[in-house]
Amino acid sequence: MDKHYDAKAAEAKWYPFWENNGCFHDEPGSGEKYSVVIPPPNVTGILHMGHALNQTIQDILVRWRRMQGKNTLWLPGTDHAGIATQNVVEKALKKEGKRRQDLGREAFLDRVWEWKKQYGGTIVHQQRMLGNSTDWARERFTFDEGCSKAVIKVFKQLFDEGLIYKGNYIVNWCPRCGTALANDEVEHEPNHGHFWYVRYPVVDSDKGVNGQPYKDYVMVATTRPETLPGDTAVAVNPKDERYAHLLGKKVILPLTGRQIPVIADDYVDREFGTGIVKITPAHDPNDFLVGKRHALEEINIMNGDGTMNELAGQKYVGMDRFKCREAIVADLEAGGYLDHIEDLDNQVGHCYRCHEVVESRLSKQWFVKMEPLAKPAIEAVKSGEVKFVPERWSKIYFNWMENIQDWCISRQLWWGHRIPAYTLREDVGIGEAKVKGEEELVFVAESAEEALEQAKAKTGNASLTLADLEQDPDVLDTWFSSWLWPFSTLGWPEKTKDLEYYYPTSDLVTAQDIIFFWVARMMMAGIHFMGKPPFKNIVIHGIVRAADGSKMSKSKGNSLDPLELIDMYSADALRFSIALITSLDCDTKVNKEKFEIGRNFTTKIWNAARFLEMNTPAEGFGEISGELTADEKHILLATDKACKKLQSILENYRIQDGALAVYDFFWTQICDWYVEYAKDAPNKTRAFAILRDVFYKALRLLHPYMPFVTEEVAHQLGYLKDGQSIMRETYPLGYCEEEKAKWGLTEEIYDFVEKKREAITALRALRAEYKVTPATFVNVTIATDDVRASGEVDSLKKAMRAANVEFVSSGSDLPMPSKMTKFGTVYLSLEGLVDKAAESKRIATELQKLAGFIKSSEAKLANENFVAHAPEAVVAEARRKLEENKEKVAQLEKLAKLFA
RNA sequence: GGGCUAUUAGCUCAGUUGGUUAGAGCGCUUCCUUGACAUGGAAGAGGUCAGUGGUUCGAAUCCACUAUAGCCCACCA
Repeated sequence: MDKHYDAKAAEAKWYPFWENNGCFHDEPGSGEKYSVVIPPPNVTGILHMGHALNQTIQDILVRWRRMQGKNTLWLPGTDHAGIATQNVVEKALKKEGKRRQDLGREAFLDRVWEWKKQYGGTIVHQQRMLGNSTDWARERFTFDEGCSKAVIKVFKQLFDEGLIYKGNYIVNWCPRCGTALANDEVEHEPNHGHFWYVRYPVVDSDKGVNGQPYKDYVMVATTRPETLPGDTAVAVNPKDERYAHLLGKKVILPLTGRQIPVIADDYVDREFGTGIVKITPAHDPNDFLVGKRHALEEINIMNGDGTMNELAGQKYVGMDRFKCREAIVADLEAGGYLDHIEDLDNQVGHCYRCHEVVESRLSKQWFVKMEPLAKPAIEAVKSGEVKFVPERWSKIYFNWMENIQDWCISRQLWWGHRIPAYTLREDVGIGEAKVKGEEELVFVAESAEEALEQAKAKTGNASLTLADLEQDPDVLDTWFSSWLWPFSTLGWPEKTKDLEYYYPTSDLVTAQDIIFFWVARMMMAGIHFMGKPPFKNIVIHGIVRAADGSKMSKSKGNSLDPLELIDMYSADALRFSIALITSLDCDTKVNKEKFEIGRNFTTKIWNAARFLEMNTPAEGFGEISGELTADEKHILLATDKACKKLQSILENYRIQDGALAVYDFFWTQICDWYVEYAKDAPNKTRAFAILRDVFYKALRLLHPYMPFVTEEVAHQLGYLKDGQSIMRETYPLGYCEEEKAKWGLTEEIYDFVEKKREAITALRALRAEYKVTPATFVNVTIATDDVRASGEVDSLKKAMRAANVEFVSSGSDLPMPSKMTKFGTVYLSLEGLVDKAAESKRIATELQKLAGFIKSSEAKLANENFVAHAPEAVVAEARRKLEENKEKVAQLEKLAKLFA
């Protein structure tokens, strides 16, 4: 083996090997299955730390289950990401000086597909760098043919069930993207704004003054004066006596001269502002609802691009909304309507994609009725059929689901699944065929032909042709395809073998930030269309944050690039480190240095492997035979324990604990203790034969965390032949009862060796305390009655660097520095010089500390309740401890005299 | 305003149903390179577990309140 591990070479070698040899692939079988669908990253995306965490967790689970022998499928794919992708292509077009409108819909979509072909594979390649064992043969795209078919079918079914409707609604509108946004696509951010106090004259023709039909004003405060031309009322709280006299009167809308009513509505907060609100139904969601209640006119004064239209008044037409705000404020001031301006901190919504300030806008949109879908999805979690890991996320889920609102699914984009709804062209003239009470004839169908048949039937006009139909120009929200991901990717609506075998999937692993966007909606879709929730467990992990706890973002320059970390430290290092430092329960703060843990561990594994190789005879090892030493038994037991521990840890998704356990097992148990023992073992060949066995178990335990180095080492050490892969080896379960009996592996032996190590550590500490150089061989005496101790003289001498190790009975009391251990009291014979004063002082401190312990244990044991209620073992332990401490005190006091 | 979570060593975090003198990694201190590995080894210092009160024989752990921080949802015109 080379002196240094070449991670890059191993990664370049093994990933293609796995992929080309079908190591990631799975087909429906007859046994137990484990299936996971990846949260599809945006096709425009590049790999970030969030993906690295998310996918490392999944790959650990997937590789582990696969090694358990389950039929394991991890299905990869990407999301077409409507707005994001369209934006990217539009940006590219802009460089050519073109807009998408210049190309037209068809040509623009061709451009997007072209872009996807060229650049859409980026993240998919990057995922390979991580070592993801996804079944690439099954890679899917939310906008591929199969997924699109599923989307259309779902739309039609929901429409037929009355769960999809079209409505004139106030929606969040991004003027830059030119599309509606769902509520959760709007990010509210604090804003330092202003509160403009505006006087609206009260119409009071009887009492007019100076020839004007009014004599006083009402004071209205607004943060968005540009919407003023769209006002159709002012409202006060019905219980507000201050303004009771105004009810039923009208006020004059400044700058327009329009008269609008004063109405009463509970929505108005008496305490806020002036207690009088201008109502602009077309430009504010609350005002919209007020308008509905009072049958107010809805005046839309803004264009889709955020400029004002003619309804805003001639003067403002074509003006940008913020320019218009300034203009209107100036005009109000000039007209004497502006009373004063106050600073106001409020929240303003921004587009989650482009960060533009979002407008509320009245428009025709498609909606899904969510409540009927949510109910069974709530039940599935309440009943325990689907579990959140950690469990607490179910509370968040319930909170959202129980207050669910209808989902606006139409987007005014071109890139996405076009809404399968058709209307008759205006010039066709529905004429007498127009069905009573319907504003608009809409035909929802899986194809234009089907829609045509519907149109013919409904209108009775058999001569209609496809040319008479117009498809809704809007596309569907990207999540409308993502929510079908767990079954659309398995072939739905066809009844495929894959669907039957792999659905429902086993685990879904995702970050907390898309529980609503995605997880909850998948639950609803899975139950509604498949009759079963789409997964058994929802594993939620935190978000990767920068070292200071802030969110990573490119603009802040505080983000880490996983690819850079892979380049610097290796993929295994990235994976292991992130697994080790991430707890499922909270967000993870990372900095570059943390990834050294994984890099160092990789080096340690490599070097240990090299050492094993050096000590492997050319002819190999035979059977492990003869009476094993205590240390040999110990490592076998430690291995057994590690295997069992990993098993239960991974069953419970405790990825971090698993990393810690395997790290400790490998580093502490194997390298620090057992390898040190093996170097000087009485039967070196056997000691290394055991190491060889243990080492391979360790490699397999590690494999899900560090796939590359474990594969490389397994081959280097000859555990596997060419063409084989550790991926397909079994995950070790530990040693069977037969082996344990054969080798004499008992808990007593394990504990005995643990105690022996305690004695060794104690002696080393004594050496350090008394500044005994490593080159000095010391004389050690151990006071113990353990009959097994004498068998350990040689190993103790080596570990303690002792010229002699003697045993005396446990009652003995020697005038030498000592430490108490469970093995016995360890005495170090001091032949060299010792700083008596310093030693005396140290002893005094130690005595003080012990006195405290003794006091508290005596108090505890004197407590009748403790003795009566605590388990026997606990009481016995307390007694033992007390005795031990008392003994220590006696020792120290003796020693103190020695140094006095 | 509604909900959720956190607060343990200088830093980042473990601590599984309450039970020995609360742990790990990094950092720090001392010592150690012909040794598989200095990306290493040995030893060590460092914590009244945010605060107050309660339950209990016993609390980092359970309960209540307070403080601080963070997240999510809804929002003030």
